[in-house]
This record gives sequence, structure tokens and C-alpha cells, in this order.
Amino acid sequence: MDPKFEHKKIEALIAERWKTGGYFKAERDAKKEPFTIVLPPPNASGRMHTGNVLMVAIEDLLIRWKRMKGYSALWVPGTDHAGFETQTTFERELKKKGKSRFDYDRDTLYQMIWDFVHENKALIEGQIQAMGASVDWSRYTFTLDPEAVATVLDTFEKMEKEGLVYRSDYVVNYSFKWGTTFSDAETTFKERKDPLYYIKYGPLTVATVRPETKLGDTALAVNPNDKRYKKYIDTEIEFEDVTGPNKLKVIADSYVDPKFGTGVLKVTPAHDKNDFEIGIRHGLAVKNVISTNGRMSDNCGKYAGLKVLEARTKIIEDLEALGSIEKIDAEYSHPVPVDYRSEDYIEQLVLPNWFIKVDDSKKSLKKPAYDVVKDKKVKIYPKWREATYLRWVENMHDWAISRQIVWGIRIPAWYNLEENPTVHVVFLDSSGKAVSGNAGDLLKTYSYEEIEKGLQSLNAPKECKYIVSKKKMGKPYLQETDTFDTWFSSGQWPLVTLHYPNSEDFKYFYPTSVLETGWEIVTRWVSRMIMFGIYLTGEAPFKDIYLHGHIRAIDGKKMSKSLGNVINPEDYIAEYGVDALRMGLISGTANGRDFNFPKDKILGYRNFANKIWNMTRFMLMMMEKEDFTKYEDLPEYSKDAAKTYSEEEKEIVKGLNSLIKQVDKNLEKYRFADAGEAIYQFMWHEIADKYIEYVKNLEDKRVALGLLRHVMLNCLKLLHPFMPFVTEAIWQEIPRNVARDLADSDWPEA
RNA sequence: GGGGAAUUAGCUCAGCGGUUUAGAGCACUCGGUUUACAUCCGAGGGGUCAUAGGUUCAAAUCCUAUAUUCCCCACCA
Repeated sequence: MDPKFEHKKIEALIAERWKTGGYFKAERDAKKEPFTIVLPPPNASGRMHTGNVLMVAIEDLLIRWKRMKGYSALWVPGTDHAGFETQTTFERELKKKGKSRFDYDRDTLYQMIWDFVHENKALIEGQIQAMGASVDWSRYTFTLDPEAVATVLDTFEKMEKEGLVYRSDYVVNYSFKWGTTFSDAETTFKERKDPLYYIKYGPLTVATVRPETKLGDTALAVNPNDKRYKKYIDTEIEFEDVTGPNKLKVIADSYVDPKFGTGVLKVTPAHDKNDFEIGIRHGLAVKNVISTNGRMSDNCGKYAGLKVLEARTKIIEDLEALGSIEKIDAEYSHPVPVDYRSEDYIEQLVLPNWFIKVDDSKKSLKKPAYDVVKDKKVKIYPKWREATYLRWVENMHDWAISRQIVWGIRIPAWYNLEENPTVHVVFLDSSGKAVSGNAGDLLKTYSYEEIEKGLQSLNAPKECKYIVSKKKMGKPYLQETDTFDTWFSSGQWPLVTLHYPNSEDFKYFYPTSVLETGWEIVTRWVSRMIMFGIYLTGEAPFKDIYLHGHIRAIDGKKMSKSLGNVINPEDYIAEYGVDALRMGLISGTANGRDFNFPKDKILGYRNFANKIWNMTRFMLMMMEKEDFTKYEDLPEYSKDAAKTYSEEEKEIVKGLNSLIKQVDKNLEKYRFADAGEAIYQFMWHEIADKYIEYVKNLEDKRVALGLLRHVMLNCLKLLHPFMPFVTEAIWQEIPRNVARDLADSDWPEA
């Protein structure tokens, strides 16, 4: 043995050994109990970050532990197509080449991204392997594998048949920059200074930062308790507007804050989420005045076609001319919605979108998803996270599942262009020029085939009829160009990876045992998996949920590129080894709370790996010296033999037994750090500091050395799920009575 | 604005059902070439457990306020 534990040399050898052994391929064995974890799929074109390392470390720990305890342990690996993330990464690459997505038709673009992802996929797969993750590669799944896609489409079809799918106008967060909608979760707010205009509407005055949206006003609103305006409620106000004489109804809604501005709100249902809801409450018309191209729409009269900001300037001028501007507060600062990636402005627009009813009177999706956690049929660790889940699910509203991007699973709905001439189509004609317009008009000049081939996107008004079909419909049908929200497909991940509904794997391994992931996607992902699991199988897809904390940078701040504090786990793997990194992160993660990257602990566990390496080296040296080189040369541990042990020997046996119990107990409770810490303390400070020193000084070492070997072998088993490489490497050096590799060994019993 | 979490040694954190002198790793001090390990060994210093009240025979631990920090959700036109 080398005088030091050389992780670089050993890791690859050991990984190869496990691969040859085939220990991680889970067999369906009726005599065994299944233990299943589905790996939350990392982004297929991304690379490993510290969060992934922690996730792998915890899941591998659970899986190896249960496998050694005799379960049929299955850990299913996979990668995610990560719709929006990947498409934007790819578009950045395109930009470097002076191209953009608008240069390609939809099918070509999709194929290009497919190729891009498949060129990069091997990287993350290799990293998962290098981490020592004992996943079953024979069951590897990519979210866009044909079978995975088929399952997702089947689910959509079923939901559509059962009336859970609908199309509706909806206020979406729309980015002109990216040309797509963003979910609320992908939208943040940024403080910005904008002039606040006080605009007269007849006798009333309204304060707004968006005068241009006045073209879409369909009411004025006041607080029902506001004495100043009581007399105007339910009356119509007439006034001279920039477009000529106008009149608006005054409604009462408690959303209006009497203390803000003048206490009068202009209601623009098409361009503000809250106004949209007021509109629904009061049955107001929705007048769309801003189009997806960032310009004022056709129904804006003389302002039509102007960019939003141009229209604002113009309208202010016109209002000034009318004498309708009461005052301007130039110092007004307010939060504006921006997209979380580029912090570019987000406009709220009304677009037809695809929705899932989550609280249908006949078939509620959210209620059982709530109950199952409330009733502790699915347990969340740490417990205090439960409240987040319950609160969110309780307030869940219908789910907009469509995204205006190419990279994803295309919604399998088809529009008959002859029956729906108003479908708006954008395509590249045979010369590569972009053409857009209504299908009815375009079909007069272009053939269906040309449109279909060059199709970039379509936008079907909500009245359009559609047919759901997984097969290509052909002329005169065009397929919806929206794709599913990533969470719609990854929400079915446990079902997809286990080949729901008819496979043997599904019957044996479903529901899975534990879902382990970061808490930040509890709402977006975990709730959806529970919903789909119950909807399709009647059973939640997992029994326990363990949520690990976020890893912050060393400075205690969130890792971010702009702060330059992002930690690349590979640097630490190279310097300290996989085992040290895994164990260091696990020991930092205690209660599922966020924690700072535990640099010192990683160093500490690197030293520990070296320590147990040298303990073994020393033990073997003592054996060799006394010529106990074969297994049989030393006495085996037995309860009988233990009766004649010395105090020191009895002490170490007692310590080992209590350690085994402690490790099991802590792992049952997901207290990984405590379990690991206990092994560390025992091996270093009981075995090395005390017991080895004791053996060292004995005249006759036979019995004590035999016991040392016994204790060491058992400790290696306990430590293996935490630090798989170094323990396996040491295991191979010690003479044993069983040939099996450590990864394939049985868990010790106290 | 609503909700959650944290505040314990210089640093990062444990202390999960109230129990003897409050623990660990790193850092620090002193001393060590001892059949492996200096990524080591031995000894040691260092904490009024954020603050103020309360419950109790007994509180870092339970309760209530306050302060500070972090996070999530919402986002007043």
C-alpha cells in the first residue's frame, strides 16, 4: 500500500471494479423488499454543480445503505432536456455565429438543439459516474426518449378526454426580448424609477406609470369604502380622451388601495394580472392594446404600430394638449417585472394558453395532493418544510402548461386550417423569408406544404377547434407549436422512468421510497409529481421526501456568476477526492437548512480518508510481522471468544455495537451528518488513538489483532455509503473470508 | 405586506424527549522523529449559549416580546 491514500489513482480503478461487478443493476426479487430512488434529472447539457454533488452524495448514501441491508435497491438515473434553460444556452451559441432562432424553421431548430444536447450529454453522465453514484445505468432515461414522450402525451390525451384541459386567454409574463412567456417563478421584480402621471378622467384623476395602457381601459375602480368616490360608483364617467370622446364605468373593488395615488384605479384587464382578475369579477371586456411584437395593436387607432415607449411619449403629449395631465411625480420608484435571466422587461399580455384544471369539481388534482401530505401518508423531512408545501398546494390555481419555445415536448393538438382560417402563422417560405399572417389568407398564395415545412410558430385564437392526436395529421392540419412546461413532463418522471403503466419494474418498484431534492422545487416539481402520481395510479409516487438545503458560497452569499463566488466541485474532487467532498457536504447538511460550503470539513475528511488508509496499513504491517498473513491465521470474532477478552477488547466491541445502532438510527431519521460524525469519532479516536495503541504494545497480539480486523471490516461497511472509494480500496487489501467486494457486502448487525 | 428559518468558542456548525464540568472540525498555544499516518501524536486555552421577561425544583433547550441576518411567497396601479 502507498503511504498515502492517492484518491486520483484509486477512484478510477474502484469505479471500474464496481462496473465489472454489476452490483448496481437492481433485480426484481420477490423475496426482497424494494427500495427505490429516482434521481432528480440534472440538465442534460449542463455540468455538475455543488447542489448536484450533495444530491448524489445523499442519495447514494441511502441507496448503498439499503442495498447492503438486503433490499433490492434501485436508483434510476436520468437527464432532463430543461426546456427554457437549454434553448437559451443554445441561442447564445447561435448568436456567437451571428444567427438567431428566427433564421430557422421549427423542425430544423429543434434538430439543431437535439444535436447540441447530445454532444454535451456525455459530460454530465460521466460526472455522475465519477461521483461513484451507484445508479442503474441499464435503466437510464432522458426526458425526450420516445417512450418518455409517449407517456407524457398519453397523460395529456387522458386529461383532455376527461375535460381537465382547456384553452383560455390568460395574462402571461411575456418577454419581447426572448419572444416567449415566463412563468411567475421565472419572473422577478426590480426597483425602477418612472414618472407617475396623474391623468384626468373627467371629474376623477388616476395615477399611473403606464399611460399608454389607457387605450385598453375598460373601467375605473375605487374602493367600496372610499367616501370621496361613493357617489360615482356604478355611474359612467364621460370625458375627452386622446382618441376622442370616451366613457368608462366606475366600479367598486376592495383591491383598490384608497391611500395610493388618488385612490382611483384605471382597469386594464389585458395588461395587468390584478386588473384581469378585477375584470373577471366585474365582467369587464378585455381590450388588447399591445401585441407580442412589442408594438401597439391594430385597435389603437392612430397609435397602432408604435412601440410601447413611443406610444407613451405620444400619448403624454396628446394628454398635455388636452389639459388632462394634472401633475407628474418624476421621482416615483416602483418594482417592475423582469425575467430572472437577463433582467429584461416583462410585459403582461393576454394570450391564449393551455391550462390544466387543478380543482375540477369532478376530479380535483390538488385536493388529494394536499391530503396525502396533511395525513402524513407522504412525509416531508425536515418537517418544518411541510408548511411551505401545504400552503402552496392550497393556493394552487389552474396551471398554464404551454410554453412558446421549441425545445420541449410539442403539445399534440392539431388545427384544421380550413376550419380555422384565423390561426396566425409565422413561417419561412421556400426562399427562407419570414412570412406571417392568418392561415386563411396565406393559403391563397402559399401551399400547405410550404407553410408546414417552414413553420416557425402559430397562434390560434382561443375559439379555434382542435383535435388531440399523437400521430401526424397531415393536410390541412397544423400542429400546435407550443411545448409543454418542463414541469408537465418532469412531473411524471417517476412514472416515466419506471415505465408506467404495465411494466414489471412499475409493479415492483412503484411507489418509490424516497424523493430527495432541494427545497426550492418543492412547489414547482414535487407537488406536480404527487398530483400526477395520484391522478394516474391512485398512489403518491414516493413515501418520504427529504429536502436538502442550498449550498451557499464560502462567503455566505448565494453563488452567482456576477459575484464570482461559484464553486466548481471538480476543483475539490481533484484536490481532496470524491469521498472527502461527499462526506464534507453531507456533514454540513444537518437539518436540511442552507449552509455555507464547508471547505474545512472537506479538508478534514480528506485527512480522515488518509487516516483510515494508514490504520489499515499499520494493521497489515503488524499482521505481517507476526506472520498472520492468511485469514485463518487469526481468530474470528465470536460471542464465545468475546468472553475471554480483556477490558480494552470488550470496550471496542461494545463501541462497535453501539456505533452500528447509532448509524442505523440516525440514517432512519435522515440525520446523515450525525451518522457520519459518529463513525469518524469512533474510528479515529477509539480505534486508532486507543485500541491500535493498545494492540501495538501487546506481547501476544493474536487475539487482539483478530478483533481489530473484525472491527475494521465492520467499520468499513458502515462508512462505505458515505465514502465509497476509500473504503472499497482498503477492503481489498485486508485478508477476508469472503471474496465479495464491499459494495456488494452485507450491512453489519449489532 | 404574508410566511418560514437562524442567532451557541476566532470561523463553520452540532446540541433531536429540560439530567452531572455546553460539544465537534478548522484556527490558536505548548510539547513531541513513539513499529502506520505531520493529511500525524499528546496536552491546553477559549463560550454571561443575541437581548429582555416568563413557566419550572431545574432552560442553550419550552413560552412571549425585541433586535439582527437569511430565505420563500405576494408585488399598489
